[in-house]
Amino acid sequence: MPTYNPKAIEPRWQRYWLEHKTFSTPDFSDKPKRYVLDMFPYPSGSGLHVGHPEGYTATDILCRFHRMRGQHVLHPMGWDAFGLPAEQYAIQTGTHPAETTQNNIANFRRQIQMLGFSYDWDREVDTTDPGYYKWTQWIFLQIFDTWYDADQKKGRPIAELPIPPEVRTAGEDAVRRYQDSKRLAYQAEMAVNWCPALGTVLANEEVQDGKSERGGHPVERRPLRQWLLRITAYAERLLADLALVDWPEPIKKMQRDWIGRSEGAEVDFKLANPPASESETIRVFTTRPDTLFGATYMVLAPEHPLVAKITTTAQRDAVTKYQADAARKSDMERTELAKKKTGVFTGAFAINPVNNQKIPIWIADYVLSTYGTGAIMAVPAHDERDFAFARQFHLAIRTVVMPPTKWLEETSVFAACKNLDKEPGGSLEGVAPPAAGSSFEQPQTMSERTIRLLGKASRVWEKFHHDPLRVTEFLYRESADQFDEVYTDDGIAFNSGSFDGLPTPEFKQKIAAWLEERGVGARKINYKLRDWLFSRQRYWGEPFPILHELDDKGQPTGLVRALTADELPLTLPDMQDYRPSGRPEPPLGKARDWIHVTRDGKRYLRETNTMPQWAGSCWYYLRYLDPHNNEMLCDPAKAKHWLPVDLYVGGAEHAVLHLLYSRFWHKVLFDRGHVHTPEPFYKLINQGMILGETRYYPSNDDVEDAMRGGGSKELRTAYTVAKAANTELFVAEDDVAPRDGKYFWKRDPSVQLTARADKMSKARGNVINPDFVVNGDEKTNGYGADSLRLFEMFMGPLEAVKPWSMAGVEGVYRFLSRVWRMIVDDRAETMQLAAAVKDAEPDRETLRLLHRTIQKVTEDLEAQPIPRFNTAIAAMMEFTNHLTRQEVRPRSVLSPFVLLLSPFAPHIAEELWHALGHKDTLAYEPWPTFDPALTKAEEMEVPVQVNGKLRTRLMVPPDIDSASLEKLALADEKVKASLEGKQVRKVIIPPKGNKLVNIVVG
RNA sequence: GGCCGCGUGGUGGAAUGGUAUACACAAGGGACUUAAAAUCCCUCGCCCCGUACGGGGCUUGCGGGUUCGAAUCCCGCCGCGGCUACCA
Repeated sequence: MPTYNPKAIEPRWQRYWLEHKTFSTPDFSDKPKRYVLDMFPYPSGSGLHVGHPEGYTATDILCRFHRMRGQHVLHPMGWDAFGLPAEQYAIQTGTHPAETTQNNIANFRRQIQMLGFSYDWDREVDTTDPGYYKWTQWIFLQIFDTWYDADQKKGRPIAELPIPPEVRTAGEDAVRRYQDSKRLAYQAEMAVNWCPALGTVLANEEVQDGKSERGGHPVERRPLRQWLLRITAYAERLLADLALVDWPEPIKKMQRDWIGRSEGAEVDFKLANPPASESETIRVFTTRPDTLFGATYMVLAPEHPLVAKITTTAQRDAVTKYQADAARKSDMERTELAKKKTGVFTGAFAINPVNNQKIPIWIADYVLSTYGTGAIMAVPAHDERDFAFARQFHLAIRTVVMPPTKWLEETSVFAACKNLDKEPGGSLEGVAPPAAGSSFEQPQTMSERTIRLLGKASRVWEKFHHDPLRVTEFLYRESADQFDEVYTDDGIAFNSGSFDGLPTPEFKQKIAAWLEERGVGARKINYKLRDWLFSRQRYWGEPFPILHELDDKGQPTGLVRALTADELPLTLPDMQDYRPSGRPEPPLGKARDWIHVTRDGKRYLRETNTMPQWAGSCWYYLRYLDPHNNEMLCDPAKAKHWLPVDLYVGGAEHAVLHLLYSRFWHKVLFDRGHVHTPEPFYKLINQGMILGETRYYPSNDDVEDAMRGGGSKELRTAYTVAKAANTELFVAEDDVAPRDGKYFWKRDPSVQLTARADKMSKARGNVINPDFVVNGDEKTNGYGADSLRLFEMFMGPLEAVKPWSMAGVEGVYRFLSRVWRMIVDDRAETMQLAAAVKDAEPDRETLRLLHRTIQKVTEDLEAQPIPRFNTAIAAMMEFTNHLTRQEVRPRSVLSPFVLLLSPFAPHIAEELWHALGHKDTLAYEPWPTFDPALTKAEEMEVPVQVNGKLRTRLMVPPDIDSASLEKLALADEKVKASLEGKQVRKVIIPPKGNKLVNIVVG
């Protein structure tokens, strides 16, 4: 009767844990603390998918392990529930997002609890709960109340901002405007993605290739008033403090690249003919001030404010048209699709400060208005982009950096020069197409320019003693514009006046000083990172706790007023019509009663933008520490106890945005004294993606053949069937015949197949639902939560991308069944132990295996940087394989084994723990320990190699000394045979543990 | 284009300088059974010699190198995946 039946066991223990609050965590304890955090999910309508429990299982195993090792473990879960998908789903179904969100949360909670995770459910948070977003708004107000003191490198209260005297004398409004301009949360006009067809503003991630992701409608860029957060003020600290955290190096690198720090200089170029009363200089940013002598033109971004002022009458029409075109293009069109550089001459000229040369000023959209100063000096000889532009518009190219020999030798010019001596006379004839069978070696492609250069080369050929390198060097100095390659790295300066001969790094130092002395430039650091666009023109998000002041006529004055803490939370108005307005203005504008406010006799309009989805997830790890506190976001004593997060596990898709935004908020809270650690997440692990089951696909050519009615008849039939069922055509594994390392279709062996595992997606029909794995459906039985958990961990290393396999789940299910039968009599009517379970002393081998298993599982769970769950499970399988073969299975080895299994498969472990006669839950039982002496076998196997090739294996006592081992090895018959007639030169026995013998013979 | 990662049996993977293929899946054979499922036992990288017992050789994408010894370290190439993309 009691066969292994997860359906009976699992819900019972889940109920037990909830009712007994087994995993409820006290706020404080004397035990060492450990805060283990999962990236909380967005509760979508489609429910959990098997990717979610991968990370959750890993953290759950570690939490259960650490609890048993006597640690004070915090392991909470919650919901990131504001955001676009809920709103769109609501619009489609006509159900209010608040309602669908709650339904989705209930479903997610049910599914997560069904998997037996040891979360402290008393600490559950929901970002859409006013009790939660009250504090999201409160943190926004802190950010709003903060300015960044660049000297102290710290965010400080706005009240401490020094006000310049001339501002103070201009009155209170001027002071307020000055303060507003310095806050970490500020307003600005920014281009947004406006989609007229959908009547809504789209986030950048909803725009693909200049079209809306949903529907493929065109998207325009329109300026709109936006809230921004001054994350750029923290760029340096966000970069530097990566040194404080233990994260995977690739994630750190992605953050570094995203921040994109570059050191360089700003340089001022005077206008050659400045229009009266206008600024006389154009400021550029460059990382290569050492190439100033090679600057042959300048480029302004089309949006640069000076463009209109400097453009000459003759060029005005062309420039205006170009600006209009550029404005219409999306970022994507400007970059990726633009294979050819575009631009227009303004008619104006600037003066290069280092040599007073007059150079033309162009506008081009390859220069971004949002980076640096929005203007560049172009050095076409040493920059790929400038080079392409100069070629396009026939602008001067002037070399000023001599590349190393190695580079010169790889140029096509050098390749051509080398041949000058091979043809008599070293003439241009050498570059004509070679005659058939000619031994003349010619580069495959030789541009007309190179051919022209060869004329010049042949004239100096004698002068440089037929040395192709010196000739190439000469040509590079004199006629760089004729080269096809661009050298952009460091080298030795030339054509640079008194700086000639300097290596690039030294030149950079000297020229910076030179520019500073003359007041025409200065060292400067720039970042790719832009300020964070923090507002969305949507309904389903946190409202901003901000009021816009109106004047007597009801017009906005441009001044804002923050709500006070006691006015929070500012709840979303309960609107029936939350659809986008059809104009760029946010839907909250339609809540007429809500937006009008009077305070102290003044009239105000509420801010109608809402916060982006990132806001709630930026600080949830703090709220878990004190989830019901209505007085503060988190009691500092609790924050002090728990922070920082000791382990944070989630997908790599959050490598940049979520993690960077959280770190930024945390640093502001740190500066303002609300948290005591500079970083929120001490250690981070990314779990790898889980793909759909491996499938076998016929080649596209074969399928196309079949579609046209040709090719394989079988394939044609299969194609018709797949098309009718509206699925992709693939072949099940049963139908695949492997041959010569390739796969063929059993039903038609002429059809070759390729194996492929794809991302799970509805469209491919390969999504695996945890409900199905655990509970099955009408046709199948389901394997239970323990099997799902175990398989997710057994598939491979946590961080690896790996394909799902239902057969693999079946495999671990069989393992758990075997564990069950190892302990429980599955043929008895009532729950009783198997007959082989006895209070006997274990034999030596069984005891050894138990201790080896304890050692292996413990060490695998402790492994750095990432625990090895898969090999820990394999060790437990080996233990089980051994013990199920034994006639006598001592209780004294079964109990510790059940404890080892419990973090991985907690339900079956609890049940077996009870069967073995223990009371209550095993969740806080001490973790088993191993005796190193007992892990060793009586004899060990030592491989013997001759010249690195395995010849035999010896059985020896584990404590044998090297000399005896060597003697034994040399005495072995097989070894003697392979040493026949050869001289033993050396015998190698590695010092650590006598693991092998290698006899070197000559 | 740039940067990063990966490449081991039919499949997922193990071994991170010391016995390559642990553990599992799939496949095949056998036992039990009226039968099936379940369970248990056996075989299972490739090639060669041998009737058999057994023996020998090769093998970690390809080519080279370092080392007594390389899946592991180094160089070059090929393939796959991810991120990123005019940031001056």
